[in-house]
Amino acid sequence: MIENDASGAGTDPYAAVLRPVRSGNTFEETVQKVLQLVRLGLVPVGERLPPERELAERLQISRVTLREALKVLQDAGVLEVRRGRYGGAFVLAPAPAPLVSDGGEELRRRAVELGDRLEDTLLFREVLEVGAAELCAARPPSGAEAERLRELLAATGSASLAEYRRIDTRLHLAVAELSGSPSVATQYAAVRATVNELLDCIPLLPPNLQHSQRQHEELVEAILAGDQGRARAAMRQHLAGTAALLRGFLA
Amino acid sequence: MIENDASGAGTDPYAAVLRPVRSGNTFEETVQKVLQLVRLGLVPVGERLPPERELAERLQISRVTLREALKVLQDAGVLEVRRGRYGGAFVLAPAPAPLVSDGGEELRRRAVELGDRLEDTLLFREVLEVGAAELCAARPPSGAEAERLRELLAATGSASLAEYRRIDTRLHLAVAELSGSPSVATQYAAVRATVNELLDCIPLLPPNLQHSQRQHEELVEAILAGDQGRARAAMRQHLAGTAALLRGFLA
DNA sequence: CTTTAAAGGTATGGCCTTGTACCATTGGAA
DNA sequence: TTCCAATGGTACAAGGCCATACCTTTAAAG
Repeated sequence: MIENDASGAGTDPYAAVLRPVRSGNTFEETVQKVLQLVRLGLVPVGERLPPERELAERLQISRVTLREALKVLQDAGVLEVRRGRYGGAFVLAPAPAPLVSDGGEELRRRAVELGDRLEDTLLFREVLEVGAAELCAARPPSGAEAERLRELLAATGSASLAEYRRIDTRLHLAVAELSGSPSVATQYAAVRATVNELLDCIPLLPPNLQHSQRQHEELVEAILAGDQGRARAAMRQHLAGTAALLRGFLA
Repeated sequence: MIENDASGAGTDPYAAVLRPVRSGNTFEETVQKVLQLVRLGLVPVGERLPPERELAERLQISRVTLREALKVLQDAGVLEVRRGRYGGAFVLAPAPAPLVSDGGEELRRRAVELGDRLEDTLLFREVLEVGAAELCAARPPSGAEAERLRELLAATGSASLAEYRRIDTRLHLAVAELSGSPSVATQYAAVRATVNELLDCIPLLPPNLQHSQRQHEELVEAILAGDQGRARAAMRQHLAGTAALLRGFLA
């Protein structure tokens, strides 16, 4: 009979379950959700979010609460809200890109804010993405889905530096969605939003970008060919690059 | 430039992000959390949950709300609450085990309740566990952690039919925790609680159990040896068995 | 220029959740 | 026997969140 712990390395046996039921009040969680739409580039700069009524409905919250969240994002300079028909909440350009070399100052600040969750985030991301790539290759997409992957791949190849991160995110998110598990996609979206927040502090260099693009090609090719092992390997290698980049700036 | 969709297979580009912020009110989520403790066997039959004040604190909810959840579980015959010192909420024995062959009637009922989420659950579980096994092998546990794995392995080997599922769950949860990512562990706990609910409808046969035990040995051995590939393969094969069992009863 | 539809803005009443304080019960310790 | 500390049980007031209804603004369409 296994004792209910309290013995073994003093590990808390309930640690995985007994965490806060909610990570803040509804309002805070809503702010994060909307920020996800922006950070993932699902709503590009200059475009507008879905109407309040629709957003509230899909997030299953009241319009009042949603509006409080939008108000905060408006004050923070993330959104600009216009009234009247054809109005809405428009995504503003992010704060001036960090000067090409602030030595990773901003990055370090945000990483400290994340604290222990940084390593958790990187590991969780790896589990989700490598798993998604493999699942995706297990039932290779065809027809419209395959076409979508190819389109996104082409788009990352021809994207400007400014929009590269956005297109890259959409390619990865597409793979997560094609895994067939909505949970994988949702969790990935959340974790990727966090990663993007960190990546936005790092200058994007053309060499890295080209390297990244070759890995994308290998990944998509492996997935469409239904080669699980290659898909998994390609994704892991791709992620190792990003993780090394982040850890490098933080070291 | 990639269009904001509305074109490609009509896929909703926001699907991964725009899901309900909360999966019900605080009270309902709390019921699920407490049920997790029970279904995962973290609090065995006959034992008691942590005191209300502690539970409320760790779940970050008010004692009032927690008590409402406990009340429901008490009425449902899951818990028995006793007052006074040394009192508390004790876990009662589950409803009489499903008759050895109800032909999977109960299982089918619960599966229908899950609906589309069944496939999602199985896929998500695979991603989490295979990933956890691999991460675990990447930084093989040593000392107390390695000892804990060996203890749990031995325990599954000598467990009675009645307690097998509980010990098995703890072994898998230990691997998820040793992955180094709290998020992986938490998500796995939630998904495994759902899986256990389904598995509890299926009779546990000694042959399956022995087969399972051999896979556990292979898994732990691979992890402790730091062999990522073997750990991944062992876990995937192990899970395939469970998934096949479930799908078989549902077919 | 007027109309109109689609969007944001505002107000009210009710339920859910919380924080805090205190009461009641129980079994062991003194 | 008496006391005590741990645990569940209850009450109340404040704040959060929600559903609903209605008002205001805006720019395209006619």
